[in-house]
Amino acid sequence: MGRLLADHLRKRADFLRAQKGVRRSAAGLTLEICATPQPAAQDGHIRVGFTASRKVGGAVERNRAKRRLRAAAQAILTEQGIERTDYVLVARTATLTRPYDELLKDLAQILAAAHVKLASQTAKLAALAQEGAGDGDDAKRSDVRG
RNA sequence: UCAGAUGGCUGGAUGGCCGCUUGCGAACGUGGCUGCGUGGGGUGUACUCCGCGCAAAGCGCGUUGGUGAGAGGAAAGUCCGGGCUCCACGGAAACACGGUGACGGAUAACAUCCGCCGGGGGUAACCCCAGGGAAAGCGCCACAGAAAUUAUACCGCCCGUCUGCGCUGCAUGUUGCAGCUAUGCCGGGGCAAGCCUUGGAAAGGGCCUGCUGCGGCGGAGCCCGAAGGGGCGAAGACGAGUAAGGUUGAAAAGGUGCGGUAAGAGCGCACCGCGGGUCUGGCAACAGAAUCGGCAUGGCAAGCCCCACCGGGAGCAAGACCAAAUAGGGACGGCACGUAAUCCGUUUCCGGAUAGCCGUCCGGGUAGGUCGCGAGAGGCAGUCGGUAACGGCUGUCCCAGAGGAAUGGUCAUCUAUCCGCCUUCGGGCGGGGGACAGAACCCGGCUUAGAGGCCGUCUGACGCA
RNA sequence: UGGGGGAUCGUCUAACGGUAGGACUGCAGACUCUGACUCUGCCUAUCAAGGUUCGAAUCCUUGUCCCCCAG
Repeated sequence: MGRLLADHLRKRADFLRAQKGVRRSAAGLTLEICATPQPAAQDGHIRVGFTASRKVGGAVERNRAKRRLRAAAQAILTEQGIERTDYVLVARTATLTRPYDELLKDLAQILAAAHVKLASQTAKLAALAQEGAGDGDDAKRSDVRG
């Protein structure tokens, strides 16, 4: 499996879409993923975004947190990511102080969990689409939130 | 040596692995622009539109590897001043609003900086000050206090005139009577101080003075005078003088002393303070000197205000260019209609406009993209002018340009330094480990945050020579 | 990033530069057999630091935090 090419997320709408997708968090960071929407999807590409709110600290702390997340994403996501997927890494207060190898472990662990959830969700959606308009209301109610 | 004052510089180092942005030149790819050739259309040259092919010279894009560069003194807060851009505007002035405020200079400009003056603090080095005007006007000065701004109403002091001489009760026409009390006299008591008595001390006794209160007499101004009357004292009323004093207050009308006066007063004098003009020094703010005035002007302008000076407004999300989808606009042509509907021209005739569909073209403009955007009030070195801020000249260098936002992630070693233990006081071992903080158009300042480290200069105290 | 506004008891709000007041809440007491209502009393605050002033919540400067607008 070759390395994937990572593009950066730049639009606020992309971040909001990922926020509504699958979310998993660990001590060092929070991960939000969703499928890349159609016009932007490209084979062999994933898209990655980084977020650090003002809870993390001032500008120095936030930039440093994003740099650590960016280094971790370069190490993990290009190897273990799934193409045509958006990833958003959210910094937490512990992102600054967590040892680097622990941070890598956190990311790999929640990445796997999020992938499982995302796969089941897309499978359900596909099944629903095949079932047709029979009782779509029920399915929507149980599933859309994830 | 200790304690301080002040100015400048710096803001961890090295290496391994993996990354980001960008400049330069190279290779490869692409074929967008350009170039060359060619076909067709508008319209024959020119010009222009659509298409095809070639090339690799230039511009551009992508990949690879090479090489160079890549956060700060505050990049921060956004408190001032400018550049730059757009908008408005004939010039200038005035008004309004906002800002600044000793003086001289520096500067593109400033609320900044330098020098100097004045005031305050400190033994000193040195530090701090929004530091114009309160005799242009308005306003405010709570409480307290006689009085808070025209100073004079009040208390008090002093002079004059007049009334008039304790209180209570009863009667009453003036007035009288009774009682009580103060001052006064006599007697004795208590307390305190002094003297004598004693060789000395204590106790006791005596004398005198003062205070206190008891009993009695006397009894309303007191003194002089035989009397009329005069003088003194105290009270009240009225009139005049006075601003010395009046418990307050943050602040009280020049201060202190002597003289002077009925009492007082800058009423007079000396010193200090204040003010006016003059002279001297200084560009000036201002300082000094003698002189005159006897003193007038309480504070607050970071209250309104007055004076002088400055300011057109908005801000790189400014602004410029390219420009999809969708919706809508305009022009032209065609179809439908041109019978009908609505509106306008008063009405008929007649003329014009609007409403439908299709095609072509045009412009505005959103998403998005590109530019603005890094050679500058630039850095460094030298030299000259200037007390300095700063300026002139010469040489040299090119020194960040991102856009969910690069300038790093991680590991190791060292090091300033901190903590603990040991110590032969030389040091050794173990652990922690860099303060504040991240460019967002640029520049000059200010303010705020902040561990340390280095280099000067100066002051005071102590010690030694 | 730029522009504008604000901060007063636990909460909502007043206060010409002169004792920070009111309402609700809380606590205690009274009333009641008990609770509610009512009455009485108490507690509690000027965002922070400087400056002007005799005196600052108010005026000025600096900082902190919050809100709104442009996008």
